[in-house]
Amino acid sequence: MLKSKASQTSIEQRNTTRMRVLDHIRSRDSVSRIDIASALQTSPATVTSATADLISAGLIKEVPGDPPLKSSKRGRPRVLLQLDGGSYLVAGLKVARHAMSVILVDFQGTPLASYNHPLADAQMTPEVFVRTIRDALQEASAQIGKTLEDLSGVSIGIAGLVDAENNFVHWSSSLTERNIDFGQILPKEIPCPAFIENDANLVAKAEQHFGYGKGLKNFLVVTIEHGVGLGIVLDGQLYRGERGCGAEFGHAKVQLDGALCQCGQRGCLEAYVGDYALIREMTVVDQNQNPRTVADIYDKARSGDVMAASVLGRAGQMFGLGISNLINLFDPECIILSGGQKGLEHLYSDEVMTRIRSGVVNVDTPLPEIKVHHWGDQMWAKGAAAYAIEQVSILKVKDIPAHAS
Amino acid sequence: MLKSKASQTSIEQRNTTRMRVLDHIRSRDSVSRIDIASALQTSPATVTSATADLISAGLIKEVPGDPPLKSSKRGRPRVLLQLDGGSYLVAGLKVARHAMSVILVDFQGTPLASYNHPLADAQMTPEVFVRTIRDALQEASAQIGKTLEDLSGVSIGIAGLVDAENNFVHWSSSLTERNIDFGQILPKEIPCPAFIENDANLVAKAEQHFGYGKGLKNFLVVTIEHGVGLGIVLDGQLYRGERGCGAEFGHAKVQLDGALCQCGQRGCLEAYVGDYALIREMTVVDQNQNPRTVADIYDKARSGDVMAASVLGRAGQMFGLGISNLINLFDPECIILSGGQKGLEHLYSDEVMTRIRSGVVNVDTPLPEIKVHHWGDQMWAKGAAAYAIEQVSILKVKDIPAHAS
DNA sequence: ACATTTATTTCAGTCAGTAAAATATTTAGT
DNA sequence: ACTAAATATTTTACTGACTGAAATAAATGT
Repeated sequence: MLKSKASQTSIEQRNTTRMRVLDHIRSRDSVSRIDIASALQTSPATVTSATADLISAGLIKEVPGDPPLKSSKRGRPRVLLQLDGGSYLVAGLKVARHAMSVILVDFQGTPLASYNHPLADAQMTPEVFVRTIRDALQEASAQIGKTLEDLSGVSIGIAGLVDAENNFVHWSSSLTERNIDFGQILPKEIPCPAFIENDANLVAKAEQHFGYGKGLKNFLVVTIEHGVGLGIVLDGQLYRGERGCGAEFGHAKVQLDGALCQCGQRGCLEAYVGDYALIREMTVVDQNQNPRTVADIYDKARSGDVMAASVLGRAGQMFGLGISNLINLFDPECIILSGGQKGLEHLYSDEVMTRIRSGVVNVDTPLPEIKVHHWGDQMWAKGAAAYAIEQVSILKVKDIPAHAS
Repeated sequence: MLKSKASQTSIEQRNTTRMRVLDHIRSRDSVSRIDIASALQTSPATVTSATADLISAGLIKEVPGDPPLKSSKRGRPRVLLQLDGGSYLVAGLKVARHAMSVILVDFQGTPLASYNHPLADAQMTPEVFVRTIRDALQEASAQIGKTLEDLSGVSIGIAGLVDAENNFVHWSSSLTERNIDFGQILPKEIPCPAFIENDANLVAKAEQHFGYGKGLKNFLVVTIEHGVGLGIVLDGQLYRGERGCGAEFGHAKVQLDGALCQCGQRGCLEAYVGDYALIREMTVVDQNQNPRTVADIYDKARSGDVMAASVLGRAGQMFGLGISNLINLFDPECIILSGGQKGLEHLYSDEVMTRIRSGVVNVDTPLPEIKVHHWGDQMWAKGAAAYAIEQVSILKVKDIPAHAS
């Protein structure tokens, strides 16, 4: 059995089915071979073969217990398959203004450790940036007695314009320089495969793997934090646009020559919905009022301040208009409004939903579902972890040899 | 060699390469085997095999003459391949308010006949609709001495909400009834495969196969006629949304509680850009003025009417705003403004382009190309023909037997 | 004529996927 | 308990798409 002869079928082709099987198991948590076969429109024999390979590679395993749901009375019971959580350790890391947050998860996405690394400067040189990432990862790994070498993959979420396929960052607010090829500099400090991606896209990945997007093919994820972000998943794939600078929903124009936005343009949705926009409005009305946070404005509105209520109300109306435009354009299965914290009730109110409904061109069919998801602080890092798991899966499946006869 | 045993590989799987080769040849007009191999990342041997099958099926042929461009000095010259135009006759048909327009084309898309069939009523029952289609197709076929039986496929473009994959029309302004399953009733009158699709999507197909979208992977096609339509092509595929009712660009809201639209909602782009909207504006200003067409408004504007110029100007501004939002969301390679007639200069003016540019969130990279395409009357029918060719291709490739050893 | 270059085809082999048959594991009925 | 029926999975034998390497084809340069 000389191995010298090169394989006769391309790796890509050889592994599409195994990859599809793995993805399907991931999206269903646990599923039997028969169900995989019918879902992927393939024969049971193929599934037996693919799952055998995935099991021997340590990526999946049979669920030990009895099948919880009997689909029918008689017959051999189906054996459930699920990801083998223990197989690989991966990390997700989100770079924010004042901190990097890291989460370590197993191959199923179960959190094992998390760590918050404060940042002295919001902007760093690429070299400092990469070293800081390494330090943060080391710190997190140490919590569970692991080292960087134990990581099978890391994903880094960053605000800005990222060409994820090439690990290239055109521009980011966290970096002092433009056009950085992280494919070159990450390996110098980090001894495992590392992937960099736009943070809004990673939230979409979080929803797809761990959240409300699980099992869906076409959905949109809107994030509201300082700005308004959008992640687009079409046909199960993240849509990144031609040059990787699409999904700029926060800067969609909702008013001709409208309010001034931080980006320098006018009429952007963000200039009506972003926290800085609300605070600005309030101070324009009355210089003596100076709310520091959106929560302050809430308090005022709740205690009967008409102006505060009006400011929040308009934000909601504009937000609803933007969402209905997304529905009109994409006709998704679901729109997920994804947030780290609570405190954006004015965007999820009944009035906003009414506005959305009244802005969607509706022909018989019901509106797509609109779901609000409060993740808590780790949303961004979890998204990065989801992406890391996905990328590690691809690498590991590629390493599986041809099926043993 | 008994044929009784069922094939061991699924048809879909068996034909992906052949289909990809065929699509590639179509998108390049003519191309050599070597170039196909490198473009599709496959081996020359595979291309030889696939092209041999396509040639024996009559779908493609070798270009007889010498290769026009010598890529290098020496060596065996590459043989160009192209679609075999003579192989199949297909028809595209567009249903408009007052007429059906038919175009017959060969397999390469070369027009062979065209025919305009006036309609007594804008709305028909499904039965009358199908019979009228048959009559129109017969009339067109007769022009070149053919009959319905000579057609290999027909595609029908219609305004409304169409589930093209299932030949199902949820709603159309041309039909008196909703929820019609044309998969059931078309075969009763039309003896060849027939496909029904939304008309804006078909214009996108026209651009993809015969126009500026040729060879592109991600582009948008905006049509301006009575209303504003949008066709979305992502990764070379028409994006239809989850329920087939996406791409409602004409009803994207560009103004909170803005002008009333024909759809009953307020602030739709169409309510600022559509011809009826412009005419309405003019009469509001001065009841004595009553322009019948947009051309009338042009004439006034050109002869110094400030009001007319203002009406057109605002339409342009709103249109530019909408386009820049599309760019922000989709980041396409190209946006094609596709129109049947001339006479929309106010939407293609320098001011509008400036508005677009000022509304796009731009980071270093250049704007996507914005191309204006005046097709003339047959735009819609040509789009239908493009789709018909595509569908016939799929059917014919499916019929190719396994590769002869 | 002959070497060189490039395109295409032929050849022999690999391997993913298949249908059908075999096997495994359960319940229902007696 | 035993058998039949039902359902899930695996095994078997095979098909056929795809491959690299070698052979062949068709041109140009010397």
